[in-house]
Formats: sequence, C-alpha cells, structure tokens
Amino acid sequence: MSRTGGDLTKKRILMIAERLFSEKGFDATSVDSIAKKAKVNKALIYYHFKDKNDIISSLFKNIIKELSRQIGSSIEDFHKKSKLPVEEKIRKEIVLLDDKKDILSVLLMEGLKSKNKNFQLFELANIVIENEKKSVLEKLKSQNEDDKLKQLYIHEFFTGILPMIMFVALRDKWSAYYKTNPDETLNNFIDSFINSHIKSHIA
Amino acid sequence: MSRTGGDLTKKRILMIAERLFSEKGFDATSVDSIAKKAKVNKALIYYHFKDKNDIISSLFKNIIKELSRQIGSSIEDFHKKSKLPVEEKIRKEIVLLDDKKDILSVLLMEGLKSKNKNFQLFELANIVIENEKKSVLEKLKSQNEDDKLKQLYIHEFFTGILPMIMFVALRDKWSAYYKTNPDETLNNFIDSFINSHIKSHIA
Amino acid sequence: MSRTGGDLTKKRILMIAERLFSEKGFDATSVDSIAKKAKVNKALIYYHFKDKNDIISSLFKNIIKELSRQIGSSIEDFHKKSKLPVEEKIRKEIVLLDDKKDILSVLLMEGLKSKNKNFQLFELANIVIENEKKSVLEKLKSQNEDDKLKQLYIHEFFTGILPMIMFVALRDKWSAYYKTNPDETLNNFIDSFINSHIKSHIA
Amino acid sequence: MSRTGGDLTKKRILMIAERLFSEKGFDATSVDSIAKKAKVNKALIYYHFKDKNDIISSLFKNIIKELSRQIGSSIEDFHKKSKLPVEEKIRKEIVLLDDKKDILSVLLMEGLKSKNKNFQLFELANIVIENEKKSVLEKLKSQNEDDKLKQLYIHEFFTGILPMIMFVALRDKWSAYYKTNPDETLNNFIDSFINSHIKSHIA
DNA sequence: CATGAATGAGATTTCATTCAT
DNA sequence: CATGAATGAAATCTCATTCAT
Repeated sequence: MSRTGGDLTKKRILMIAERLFSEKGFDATSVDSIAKKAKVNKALIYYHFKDKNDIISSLFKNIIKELSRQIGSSIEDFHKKSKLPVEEKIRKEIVLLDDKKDILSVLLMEGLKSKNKNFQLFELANIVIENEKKSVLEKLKSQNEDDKLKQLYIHEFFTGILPMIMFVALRDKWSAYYKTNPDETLNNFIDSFINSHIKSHIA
Repeated sequence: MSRTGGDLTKKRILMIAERLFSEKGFDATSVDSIAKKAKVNKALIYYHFKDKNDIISSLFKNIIKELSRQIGSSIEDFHKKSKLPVEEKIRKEIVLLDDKKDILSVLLMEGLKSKNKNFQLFELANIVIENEKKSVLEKLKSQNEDDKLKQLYIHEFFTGILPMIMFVALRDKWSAYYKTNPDETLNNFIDSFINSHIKSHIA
Repeated sequence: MSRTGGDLTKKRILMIAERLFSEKGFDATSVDSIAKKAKVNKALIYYHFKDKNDIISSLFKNIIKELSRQIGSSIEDFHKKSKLPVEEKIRKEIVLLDDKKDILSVLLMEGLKSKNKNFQLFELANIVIENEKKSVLEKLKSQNEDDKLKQLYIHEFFTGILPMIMFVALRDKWSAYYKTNPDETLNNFIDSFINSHIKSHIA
Repeated sequence: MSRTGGDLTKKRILMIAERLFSEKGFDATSVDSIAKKAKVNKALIYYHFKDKNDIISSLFKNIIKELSRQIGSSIEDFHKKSKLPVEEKIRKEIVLLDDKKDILSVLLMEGLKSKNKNFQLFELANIVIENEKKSVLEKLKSQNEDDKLKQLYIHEFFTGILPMIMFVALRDKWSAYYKTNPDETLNNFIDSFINSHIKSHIA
C-alpha cells in the first residue's frame, strides 16, 4: 500500500487503542485485541510502535498537541466568545472535552498510578492554565508572587480542570447508575460548576 | 499458626495489595508480586481469597464500611465539630481521607474504566452525601423534588467529593512535579476548596 | 509432588536443554522444544529458571563445578595414574570429556561469539591448567616469571585443551563426514596429540 | 543506481552480516539488524539473497573460494617462502587468517551444532591439507595407505588447522580476559605452535 | 535496484489459578 | 494455615519472509 495507507493504518490503530484503553484500562487491553479490532496483523502494530507503551505515549502526545492547538485558536475567538454568557462558554468547553473523553479517562487512570512517571495530566493542566490565564499569570510572575501562582495552579487544577475532565469521563456511567438523562446531567453540572469554580473567579 | 495468625496474614495481604494496586494499578499487579511482598506463599492467597478480584472487592468493601463508620461517628461529633471553623473541619476530613488515599486511588482508576461494572465510586459518594446532607435530603425527598436532588448529588460529587479525593490521591505527585511542599499544597487546596465548593453551599 | 519431584524435574530440564543446545545451538533452541521433550509445562521452566539464559548459565556452572571435582579426585589417583602409559592417561581423559561433549560444544559455540561476555571457556581452562600444572605453576609464580606463565597458559590452552575439546565435540561429525570408524578416529587422534602437544612437554 | 551500485550493496550486506554473525551468532542475528546496519531496506536483502541461509552460504562459499585462491598463489611463492624461517611462514599464515577471523568464527560455531548438515569446516580443512601436503598425499594415495592418510588428516586438522583458527577467533577475547597484549599473545602462540604441531612434522 | 507496509508463525515470558502434601 | 511444584492460557514481542509500488 501507499504511504497514505501506512499513515491511515497507524491512525486507525491509535483510534482503536484509545477506545479500548478507556474501556478496560491500559493494562487490561491486549495488543492482540487492538490488532483484531483494527483489522491489522499484530506484528504491524510493532512495526508502527516500538512497544505497547509507545502507543499510549503517542496518544498522550497527540492529545496534548491537539488541546494546545484548540486553546490557541479559541483565543483568537476571544472577542466573539467573551460576549457569550458564561454558561455557553462552559458548555462549549465541555463539548470540546467530551470529544476527547476516552483519552482523558486514560490520562486520569495512568496519572493515578503512584509509581508512574507519567505527568501528562499536569502537563495538560499547565497548558490550559497558562493559556487561559495569560494576563493574570504575567502580572503575578512579574511581581514574583510565587505563592499566589501556586495557589492559582492548585485552584484551577483541582476545582476547575479536574471536575470538568472527571465529568466528561464519568457522565455516562453516572447517568447509567442514577438513571438520569445525560443532557440534564450536563445542565446540572454546568450549574454546579458555575456556582463553585466560576463564582470563585468573579469574587 | 492459630486463627489469629491467619487473620493477621490476611490483613497483611490486603495491605500489601492495596499499596501495590495504587502504585501500578490493579491489572499490572500480579498475585505473585503480592505474595512476594507479603512474604506468603502464593497458594495461601488463594486460600484466603477466591480469586484476584476477590482481593480488590474486599478492599472496596472495607473502605466503604470504614468510611460509613467514620461518617457515623463524625455525626455524633456534630455539635463539637460544628463549632470548629470550617477550615479546620475540612482539614480534618482531608486528614481522614489521606489515610485511605491508596485505596481511593484504586477506586478512581477502576471507576474510570467505562466497561467496568464497578460503581463503588458512586456508592461511596452516596454514603457521604446521604450522611452529610441528611436534613436537606429528607426535605427534598418529601417534597419529591427530584430535580433538586439530582442537582445536589452532582454538585456534591463533582465539585465536593471528587476534588477532595483527587487531591489526596495526587498530592504527592503534584508536589513532586511542581517541587512544592506538600503541607503548603494542602493549605492552598483548602483555601481553594473553601472558595469554590464551600462558598457555593453558603450562598 | 514432593521436593524430590521438583529437583528431579529441574535436572531433567537441564539434561534436555544440554542436548538440544548442542544439537542446534542455544539461540535456535526454543524453550518450547525443551518443555516438550522434558515433558513439562513451559511455565514450569520459568518457575525453575529466571529466563532462558539462566538455563545455559546453570549448565555452565555445573560443568565447571563437576570438572573441578573430577580433576581434584584425579589428583588423588596421581600415583596410580602416573604409572600408566601416557597413551592410557590421555585416553582416560578423553573418555571423561566425551561424557561432557554436549555441554562442551555449547561452551565453545557461545565462547566464539565475540560480543558475549561469557568467558567460561577460559575459566574452565584456568581450572584445568592450574590443577594439572600445580608444581610448575608454583615455581613460575615464585620466580615471578610472568612471561613464562603466559606462555604456559597459551600453550596448554591452544595446543592442549582446545584440540581435546574440539575432538570430542567433532568426533562424530568427523567420522560421519570421512566415513571412518569413531574408535579408530580416537586412536589416531591420541597418536597425533601425543606427537604434538605431549612431546612438547617432554622436550 | 547502476549494477555496480547493486553489487556494492550486496557486498556491504555480506560484510555487515559477517560481522554480526560473528558477534552474536547466526541465529541471534536478525535480518532486520543486518538491514539496519547496512542501511538498506530489508526487502532488498531478499532481492539479493533467497533467504537468510543464503547469506551465510554465500559467506561460506566466498571464504572457501578465497582461501583456495590464496593457497594456490602461496604455492607459487613456494620457493620464496621456503627460504623463510618457519616462524615467519606461520606468522604470515596467521596474518592471512586473522583477516578472516569473523567468518571463521561463524564457520566454527555452525560446525559445532551436531544436527547441522554443514561440513564446510571439514571442506575447508580438505582444501588446506590437500594443498599443503600435495607431495605426501600423492605418495600415500598411490601406496593406498589409507590408514596413514586418515592419520594425516586428523593430525593436520586437530593439531594444526584448528588451533590456528581457534587462535585467531579467540585472540581478542583471550587478551581481554587475561589482560595481555595481543601481539605478545601472538608471539607466544607461534612459539607453542612450532613446539607442538610443527615439530611433529619434522620428526 | 529499492522501499514502506504488511503478514503468519513462533519465541520468550507472565499470569491467574490449582494440586498434593 | 501453609508450601513447592505444576499447569493452561494468554500476553508481549520478534522473526523471516512477501507484496505492491
């Protein structure tokens, strides 16, 4: 097959892997099962990826790259967006994240293993925070207000980013468990998020 | 050895398993490695536990039981506690959770697998919410205000319980990554938590 | 099975491995084939040996230990033996080596890989030389005649030990290729060996 | 590229293969690794060689051809050489062999596998013996002195050719293990060789 | 002559689990 | 309660080889 064939195949492998990892976790997902679902020979996976870890690393690299890009372009929309009601802005962000909930789940699972050297969860947080709070950050940095900076990071990460990611990661399970409608669940979450994290900004 | 020996052994196995699961995840932890670290014969693990899943189930059962008990007794302390400043109350809760951060991490990892039938994360949330909000819940239930109930659950779970659990689960990694002092990190988190989740209660 | 069962099994595995390694070489021998011939489960091999290399290391350790022991006891027979005609002494040595020709072949093959860190071939030579030449060695060492020592080692190794080992390793193939009788081949070799290496001693 | 490019490539593949085979053995050397080191596409190797065995066969064929040629031409130098002191003659032979030590190591390793149908080691011996001993051989053959012929072959092979080949194959490892200078080692070997094998000729 | 992509078979190693004692 | 030995299934990874271009 042509070069395009190879690239497409590689992408297909990554897509399947992403789904399976999010379904059963990285360790419980066999390379065999990826190969079967991606309809390729197992050896081909090892042609494209050094080892199983290389698959997940690729996924992590991609998601971080993509989110960076998205955030960059969203800044261009700044003026447009800033006119939107806050609720709509958050809804849009969640919709974007929802698209990536599978790999985000994997990121969370792997990030929770205390022995792992994976810090992509924090790297991702860095990107989000640094882009969203550009103005604030610069002010703080120039004043060398290191303490406030740390506080900001913790605040954004644990009460802002994490709840959002956890929400997209768990929404379906939540809806299944509590037998609620996913859309309604989303509305409720947005309400809560505004009432806690967002309000703390305004204050 | 006497039954006491057996019980101690069983406890040791559980403790080691808990630690290893939190370090590398459930699937990446072999029964072999548990046996080795617990200094028991592998077959003995199968004497005490039906299979590998039985180990993690035991751990989950225990943590839910224990948290229930703790919450119960904390309600007895209600009057004492209520006089404490909110910051101290939260600090105490976090200290309690910190003791259980390993198994909580495991709970989170397993809860994030979308194909898993494990809903212990939500069950645990139920217990916490239902105990903490007893008065509110009864009012709402009697008024059949189902919508508000749902909202309450989502609010408590995603902006209250989850950030707290995630914090104890990730604190050490966070401190290592950002090269900060874990105690300072805790103080910062408490500040943020009060400013977002707790304030939303008062409002 | 009892402890004896385990030990016997381990020995059986080693014996089979030795034979297969000498037939096809270490790398071309699969653990699977060892398991099949030894009539054990493949996993049992990994219960007894850390990995495939551990099998060959065990064999090497054993052969060196055994040859040491044999040489030791042959020194006790010194007086008996010394009365034997030189031809008989050599024949006896070859018979002893012939018993170990399989593992000696493996030792040679592995020793010839230039990237290997295996020096067991030389270690074995050390033992043989140091035991056989005790008196000579002590004299040389005390005189600090390092040069003569080096010469002695090279002489014993390349014109004494190696030809003997190579002979037992290749005798069967030689006989098959030249269509000669193995016993006659042995006699011829002994003649040659006496006429070259042994004569150089006497001189 | 032109045919010349192809020929050069083929030669490069052979050279790399020779080196890798001698480093790790034939079976432990993957076609992949040859391709990588030779900086060619793996499929190109299969354009030039029918299969992996074809590579080693080519190498064996080449070395036998080359040694034949060299021996032939050395006979032309007979008169010149015969005037040289025996030590110099042997040194020259070893220098020639040293150039081919890699493939000779491979020849030895493969020859030692008892199940192998490779007898190139003996074929090579044939050539050497038959060329070196022309006069003697003819006499013996005409007298139908088969026994003496066999003896001669064994003598030349096990106390003459093999020690020499083994020496060039192992010299570097020997020097590394005994921490000696390779040149000194060579001198010592020549001494020993003269004192054993060569003296047996003269006698 | 040369390449990237693909494959089927098989190698090494690991795992959860069980048996016999 | 406790152990050493054993097993079947499966996981990760590698290999020689081929195909399409």
